[in-house]
Amino acid sequence: MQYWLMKSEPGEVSIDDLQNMPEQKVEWFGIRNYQARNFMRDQMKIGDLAIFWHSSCKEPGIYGIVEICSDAHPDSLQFDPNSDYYEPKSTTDKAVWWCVDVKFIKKTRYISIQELRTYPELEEMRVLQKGNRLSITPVTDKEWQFIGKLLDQKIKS
DNA sequence: GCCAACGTTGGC
DNA sequence: GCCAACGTTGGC
Repeated sequence: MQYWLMKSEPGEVSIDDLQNMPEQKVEWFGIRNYQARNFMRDQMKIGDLAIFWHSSCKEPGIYGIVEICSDAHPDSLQFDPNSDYYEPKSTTDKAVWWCVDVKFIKKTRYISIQELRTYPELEEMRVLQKGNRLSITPVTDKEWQFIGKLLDQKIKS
């Protein structure tokens, strides 16, 4: 069992959007970065849990928890010539881009990136590293447990 | 909207 | 296969 952090632009799919999807599931489409693809294709397992992060927005940070609910499969948008995510090199036999499906587990309180930076326990978290642009990163057991405790707190004083 | 830090592309 | 130029990400 492995933990992850997955960034989504709320303008594309927010935590509320996910909650309102049929079966509260969504294909994690549009990842066009090899490292992130490899995490989904090679390492993610059904049942893995992930932090749902809003990025490229006014208030970036943690908004919820989701679960990986499918094996890796080709990203469907790469075959659509009208999509921004179209990939001319992909064929149905040989897809370049792979992804998993993700299921809503719960909304959490918002934890801002500034708050996360205040905890020494999290100073090595991938998402907090300078220059990090990866939209999918592994989260260690320790980081996950610590964040779990933060989420149980009503409000941070 | 700026820009640092990456990632990708393509000429050589 | 090097590397300059260009493109993208995403916090600020």
